[in-house]
Amino acid sequence: MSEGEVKMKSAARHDRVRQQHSDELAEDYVEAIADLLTKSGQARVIDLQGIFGVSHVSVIRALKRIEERKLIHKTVEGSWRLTETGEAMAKASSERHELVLNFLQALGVSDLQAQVDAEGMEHHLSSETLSSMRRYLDQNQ
Amino acid sequence: MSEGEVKMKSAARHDRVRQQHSDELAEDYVEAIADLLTKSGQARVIDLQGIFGVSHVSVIRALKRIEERKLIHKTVEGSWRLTETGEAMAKASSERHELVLNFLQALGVSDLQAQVDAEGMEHHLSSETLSSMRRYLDQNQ
DNA sequence: CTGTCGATGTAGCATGGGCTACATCTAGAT
DNA sequence: ATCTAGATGTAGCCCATGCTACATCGACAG
Repeated sequence: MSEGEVKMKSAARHDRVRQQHSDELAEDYVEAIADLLTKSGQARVIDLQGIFGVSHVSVIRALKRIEERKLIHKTVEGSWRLTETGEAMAKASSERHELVLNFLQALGVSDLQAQVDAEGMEHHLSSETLSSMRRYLDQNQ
Repeated sequence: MSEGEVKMKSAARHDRVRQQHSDELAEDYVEAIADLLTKSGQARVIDLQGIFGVSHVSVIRALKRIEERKLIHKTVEGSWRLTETGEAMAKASSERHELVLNFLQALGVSDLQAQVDAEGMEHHLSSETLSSMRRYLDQNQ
């Protein structure tokens, strides 16, 4: 492998890392909205403000951007719902979150820290790594 | 645990996630600079441009911000060096990277994918989770 | 009916990180 | 001596994400 190829590969990897970052917020929001809808039947700006710990302005603008991506839409009553695409993303995110959380716990990480780390990691794992985690859990249960 | 406490904890978690993000770039740069210095004895803008796959302008501005944080400094010849703080960060980052990479490989992830995922994950792992990974490696070597 | 309060929305600003286009500077070739 | 190419730096733009301050709107108390 030439030096040039090493550099290209490296650049491509970092591109991917950056791309992942730009999706994290949307995933966090659809997950939170799905959660709120399950638990309380509504997902308002102020609920999300509480969850993410940012100003309501930041929530509103994030919601607008996510709405443009056809992941969510607003009801006439002012609550937010998921589109089918959004539902799919929320379901995938939540399954992935559960898997990572269970994996970390199985590895011996405390529940609280596993929760924190799962949230940090979950947007950065390939399907291959997720499969390996699943396999580990299967073999150790 | 009251609903209010749940919300506060959740907000605090997300704050932490955001804080981690703002440090990732600095860590990536000090790691890359340390790497370049070891391999070629110099770390110039153009070398970093090749590694990260961004324009030289983005590299220059990132370097300036990182310089303000006293992690790096520029030599008269135009190469970049690490300060002691920067060295420490690079060393810690690189050890953590190795650990995560080895862990993923031990888990059965392919070398290439393990490299990619290690880069994505490494900034989001607590010392507790890193310890668990180390323990797993010790028990399975 | 009106005042107040909670929720939402808008205006405008900062910072980080990306870019292109242009300017400079140095070293090597002619 | 000058021309060119590579490396670096500057000017100025874009977008995402954060914020405060102000405006609106609806519901409920008085």
